[in-house]
Amino acid sequence: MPLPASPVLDSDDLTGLLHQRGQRATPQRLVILRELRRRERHATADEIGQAVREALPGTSIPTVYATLELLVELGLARRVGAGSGATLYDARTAPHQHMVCRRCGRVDDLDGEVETGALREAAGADGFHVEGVEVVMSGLCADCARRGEKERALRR
Amino acid sequence: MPLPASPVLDSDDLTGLLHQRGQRATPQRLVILRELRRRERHATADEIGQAVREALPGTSIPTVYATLELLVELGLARRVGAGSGATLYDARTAPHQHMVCRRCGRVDDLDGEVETGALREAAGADGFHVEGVEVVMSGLCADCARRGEKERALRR
DNA sequence: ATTGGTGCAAATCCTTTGCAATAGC
DNA sequence: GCTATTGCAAAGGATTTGCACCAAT
Repeated sequence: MPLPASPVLDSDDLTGLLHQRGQRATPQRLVILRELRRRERHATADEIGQAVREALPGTSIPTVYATLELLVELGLARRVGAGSGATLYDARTAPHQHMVCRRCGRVDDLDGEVETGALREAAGADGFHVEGVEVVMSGLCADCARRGEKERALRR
Repeated sequence: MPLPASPVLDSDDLTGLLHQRGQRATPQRLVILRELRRRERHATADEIGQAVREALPGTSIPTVYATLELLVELGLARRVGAGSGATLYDARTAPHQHMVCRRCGRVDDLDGEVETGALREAAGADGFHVEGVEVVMSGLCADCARRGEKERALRR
């Protein structure tokens, strides 16, 4: 189950959460969460790594990956399988979905909730423990659709 | 094993579709589609490549990737961003969703449709041309959930 | 005859692993 | 002090590119 709805959870809460599990609250972990939250947008591990290094030089990429994965497990972040390119991580709590352009790879947000109750139930009946549901729309973003039209026109 | 008759569109239709776009109906393309359809399940590019090579030795991996991507563009296949590991391709036409186990990476199907009309409309209003909607549930499969319980019990 | 497709090899990109050193608890 | 976590370097996988050759139209 995702975690209790708490719109914003500060770093101290992360510390507590980790301690409960017998894990350590390292500066890297705190800063990574902070950086992920600072952006009101999804980010790649690499982007987060660069940002974190400004506050905490030397922070390594393996650490960033491990921590992001840990945050997902703790319910503090979502993974977004954009399909093309790198995995995205997102700390936004408000329900929202993603649109991925298959031409330029851009990923945009779309606010709104999707009714997944029936789906979750069906999965549960199969013994699957649902932790999250990702809805990704693929297609062409406005820019690429426009460009596509042009190209088709030229070809004639 | 004899080839099951394709439920929807046979290879000749692919030929026509390609010609309409000024593209060529190569044996590789026809066999790749046939192999993807033969499996009533999602498959990786590599799996398809191996199967195709039995009928058409020498078929290369870049060709398999390019063709699968082409089939997606033609609407004859779906991409499933399983998140962990390789991208999956699926030629099943019936509406169904996917469950990905975050522990063992297994991907299972779940039949059923999800109401995405409102979402598509909202995306369209943003100028985005929706081609497909992918719903992926993540969590633990029955096996891994059971194993997880055990491990937690042992730790105490 | 054109020119779109293919195969090959190599490159690129993302992510994970192994292991010694470090630092929370 | 114990051991989880880190950084480093390197490995590992998946997917893409560049280019010369081939084949569908």
